Amino acid sequence: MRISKEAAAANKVRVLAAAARLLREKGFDGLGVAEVMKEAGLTHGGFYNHFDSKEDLAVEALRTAFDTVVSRVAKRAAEARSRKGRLQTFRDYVERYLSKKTRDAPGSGCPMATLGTDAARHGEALKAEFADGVERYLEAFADVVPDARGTDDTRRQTAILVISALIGALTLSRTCAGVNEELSEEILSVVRDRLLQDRNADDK
Amino acid sequence: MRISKEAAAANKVRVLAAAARLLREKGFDGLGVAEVMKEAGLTHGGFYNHFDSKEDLAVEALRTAFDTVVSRVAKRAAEARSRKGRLQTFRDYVERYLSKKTRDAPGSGCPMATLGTDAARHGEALKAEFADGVERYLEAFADVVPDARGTDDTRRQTAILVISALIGALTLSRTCAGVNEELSEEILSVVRDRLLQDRNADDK
DNA sequence: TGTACATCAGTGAACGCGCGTTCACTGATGTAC
DNA sequence: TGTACATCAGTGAACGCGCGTTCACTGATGTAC
Repeated sequence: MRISKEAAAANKVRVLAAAARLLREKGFDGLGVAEVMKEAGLTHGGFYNHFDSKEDLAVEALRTAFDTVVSRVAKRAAEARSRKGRLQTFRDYVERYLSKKTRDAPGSGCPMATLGTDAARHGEALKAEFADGVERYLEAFADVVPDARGTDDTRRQTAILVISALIGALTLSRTCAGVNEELSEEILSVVRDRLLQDRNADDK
Repeated sequence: MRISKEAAAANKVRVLAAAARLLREKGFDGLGVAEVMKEAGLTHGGFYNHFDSKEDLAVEALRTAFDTVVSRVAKRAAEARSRKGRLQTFRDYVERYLSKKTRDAPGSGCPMATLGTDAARHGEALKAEFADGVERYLEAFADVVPDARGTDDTRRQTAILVISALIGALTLSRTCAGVNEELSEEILSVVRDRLLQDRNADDK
């Protein structure tokens, strides 16, 4: 039974949403074509009507994941400029990024923290999409970083440093979660406090 | 043909060395039992004489990898106390960790930067081994961190922050390597400079 | 110190499962007249 | 505005490859006497 163009496009959107989540939760190798299709309410046979291969799916899903997250950061940046001010926006962002809630929901979180090591090992296409996402993320995040007196250059540098620390801390915290809960939470709270404390000092 | 106990033990050591490298290069799912055995000069059939399962191999290989790296850090800590002094040791360490050479040799580098997201997704046994490795690494690294006036507590905190930034930066740099070389090197050099600059300030 | 036998590390073939991919088929959609 | 036909998204079964695991077998090692 043929489906209308609109319905087919909507199906693809659902498939990509499911893939973006499952990719982050399970990694590239843990991602299953059949599982993704099932999550989207379809059978696996039709997969190749939408994608050339599993790798193609992963590339598009990665882009989808970055889209979501980068637009989230951009919204924060808008807050920073208007209502809240940079420092408060930054505090909120870091606290949210390094919360237990975020730690326990990798499927909807930062793809750099869930797929970084994966992407480094896979094909050029995936790496290129990832690098593009990193650049987009950096550009958006530089507008959130509280470095008011700095140039654009130093803001970008600060963004790079902070993002590195955020990703590293979240990754470590996740690996320890469940087996060494104390260490897992220590990592979150220490990096959170240090990042905010240092930035405070910078701004005063 | 039966083999002497010593020869068998030596074989296991070779298998683990190969596995520790391949695990870091290819991840848990990319690691192949047959490949590991072949690298160690054996056929795959004998694998189960040494290990209960592939997961068992991964756990032991992860421990091996952490052993190597933690003892490398401990050697640095000894340097810090005697010859070189903390700050210089720390500088050397960070510069080495965030070098292109390290970036391009994941097989012999820090398992936290190569397997963090992998470990978060796999079984309890692997996560437990990983958490144990993180704790050991932290304890060793706290003795390298240049925080002379601090208490043991603040040294540990600094160690956590710095390690998070190192892991995050190396991971991002690796994913961009090859497809966006400029960004890849920018991440390395920015985090390197910022970490060293901040520590300088702390110590002066 | 010898000898006989059990043990077990290593070999290579085979098994079996999961999963990405392919394929024949269906029937509603979209299009040409 | 209808009608006839081609298109193609979706279905479900099947294929085929890779890889973890198992197994029968070998023959040197280690042990019991």
